[in-house]
Amino acid sequence: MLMLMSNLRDLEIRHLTALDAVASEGTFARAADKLGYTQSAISQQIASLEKVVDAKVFDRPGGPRPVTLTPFGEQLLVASRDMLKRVDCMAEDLNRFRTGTVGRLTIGTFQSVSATLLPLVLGRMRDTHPDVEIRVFENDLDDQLEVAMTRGELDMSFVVGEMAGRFESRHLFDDPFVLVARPDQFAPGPVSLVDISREPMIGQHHNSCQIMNETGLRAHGLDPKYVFRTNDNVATAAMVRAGMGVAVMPLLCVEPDDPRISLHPLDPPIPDRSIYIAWRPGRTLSPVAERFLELALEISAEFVDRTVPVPALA
Amino acid sequence: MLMLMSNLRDLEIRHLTALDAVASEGTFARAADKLGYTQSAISQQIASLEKVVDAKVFDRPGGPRPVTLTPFGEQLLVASRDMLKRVDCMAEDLNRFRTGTVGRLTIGTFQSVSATLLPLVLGRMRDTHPDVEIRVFENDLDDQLEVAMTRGELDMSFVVGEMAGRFESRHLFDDPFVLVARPDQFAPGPVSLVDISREPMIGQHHNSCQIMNETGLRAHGLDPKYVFRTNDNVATAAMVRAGMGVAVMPLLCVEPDDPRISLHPLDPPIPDRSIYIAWRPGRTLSPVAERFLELALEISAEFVDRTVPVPALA
DNA sequence: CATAAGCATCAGCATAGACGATCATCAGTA
DNA sequence: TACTGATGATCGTCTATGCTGATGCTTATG
Repeated sequence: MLMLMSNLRDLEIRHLTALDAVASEGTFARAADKLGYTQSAISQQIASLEKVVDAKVFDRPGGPRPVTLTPFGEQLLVASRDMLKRVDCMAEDLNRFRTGTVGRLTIGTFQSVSATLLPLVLGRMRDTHPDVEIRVFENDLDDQLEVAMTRGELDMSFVVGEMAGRFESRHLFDDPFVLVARPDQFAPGPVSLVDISREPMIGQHHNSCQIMNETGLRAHGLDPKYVFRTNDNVATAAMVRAGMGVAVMPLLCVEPDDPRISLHPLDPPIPDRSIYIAWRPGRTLSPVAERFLELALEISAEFVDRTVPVPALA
Repeated sequence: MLMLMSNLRDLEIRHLTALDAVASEGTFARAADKLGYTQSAISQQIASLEKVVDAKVFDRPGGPRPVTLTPFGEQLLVASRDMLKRVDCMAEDLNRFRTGTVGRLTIGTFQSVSATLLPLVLGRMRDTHPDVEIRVFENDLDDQLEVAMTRGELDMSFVVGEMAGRFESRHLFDDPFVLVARPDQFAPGPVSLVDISREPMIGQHHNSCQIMNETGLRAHGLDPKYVFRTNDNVATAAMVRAGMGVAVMPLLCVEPDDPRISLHPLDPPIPDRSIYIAWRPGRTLSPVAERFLELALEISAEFVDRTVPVPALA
């Protein structure tokens, strides 16, 4: 009984196809024609099938009469046709997956990307791949994204910085730090870091962005005074408008068209925040992920063109 | 797209088994061990699989690190495991069919067998093969049974006579014709055909049994007078009891223990009615049919032992 | 830097499987 | 009765497939 089960593992799709063809066509020769074999080959295939299942499948009446299925053969035939249908069905499913028509994708992201680039990419994905299920995990403590990726919980993630070695990544765009101030506070154009460090400042809590930021200022020997910290970009802008201080923020995090604040390049500039998209090294991406990557690159390009020439920065 | 589907027809169970094993074991070598192949063989099998599906299935990180499935590979794996499960399931189903545990059987029969032998066989079948679905087609116009068999509507059928050539058959038992009369009508023991033909007779309508019967009598130059015809055996017996006449009937058609009638052998006897079970020639029987045949033979033997020594015939 | 664990590849060999030709069977037909 | 034609089985041949065993390449680890 167990032996018979493992015997069936020796079965090949080819056998089932032959069985189906012979049953449909009524004779070995016509089945052979249909499948592009010779009669001899079909005869051998059926013989081999009968050996695998250890039972006669066709009654051969001899003479010019066509073969007929034995009762066992009939059972086998219905099972075989079912199997063949499933194989085709599986082929279709795999094809839909291969072409990216269907699939699942889990993307890691953080606030400023979630608010700017990501919606554009997701929108474009939804247009062209409506049946793909995309899940987004936002986490602003950015080593969390790396951990999740390493655990295989994320297919890809937006990250800040190059992830040297530990991940494979593609550069998307650079996000410059700008000074956010009240419109009348400084003359349009660059503001020196020295002038900035004299103002009370609004910062973020300890995250990678804030670290870059403070590190950049301290690299010039300056010691900024933070009077308030929030990770909420809208709150930060509101604080600035209320005159509580100025803020150094990534350009992406600022509402660009708000007339109640003005944006200034830093003089000298501190290093841009580089935005990458990353994934586990050496892993082939799913077709959907490939598509997502393409779109992210494409839209990032458009995106940079659109956001960089902000009036205040010209 | 269509090309890919037909490509998948080249897939073999072996490939799926290998995929499953490698995915479970994590390395090609362990999978090879598990399946009794060499590492080289598994490597080639997976390569062949990747060629058939036209996609990379595993990421090979190189070095001593184990391989991991690509997203496509994961898809393929779940589909494959499903397929393997279905193959095993199919093997089980076929096995149940092969052993006669399950199956369907359609049997042709006619009145006297339906009333006597058949219930015993069906009862025994139900005891040992409770999950077999048996359907019975009774038809007393017996060429109808042959027609139905030829059309494949019946797996086997009880028949009268040997069916020379047109069917394959096994002899079950012989059913002698007996005279049915009132208890006081004749002395116990054989009654001569001449005496019988002087009595008014109750016969059947034109069917094979009646034909044998009349032919047997006429073969001795006698010309029976039928005063009433019915195919209902109970009605026939009632007519005899009512004194309307005598009847010549197959022993099987008579209620054996009815004290209100008496049974007499014929002198000389007319040829017994031979009961066979028949099926289409050259067709292998289903396991269930084989079993039914066995039982019918077995029970026929017991059956003859029990019915032949009827008191009146001793 | 050496080692070990991983997979790929190559050569060699056995065999499964396809082909082409031929044989055996048997219904239908002359 | 013999012939014909359709059918599947079988046999010899050859190719392609698939497995083994040995070797080579890659990379983490000590």
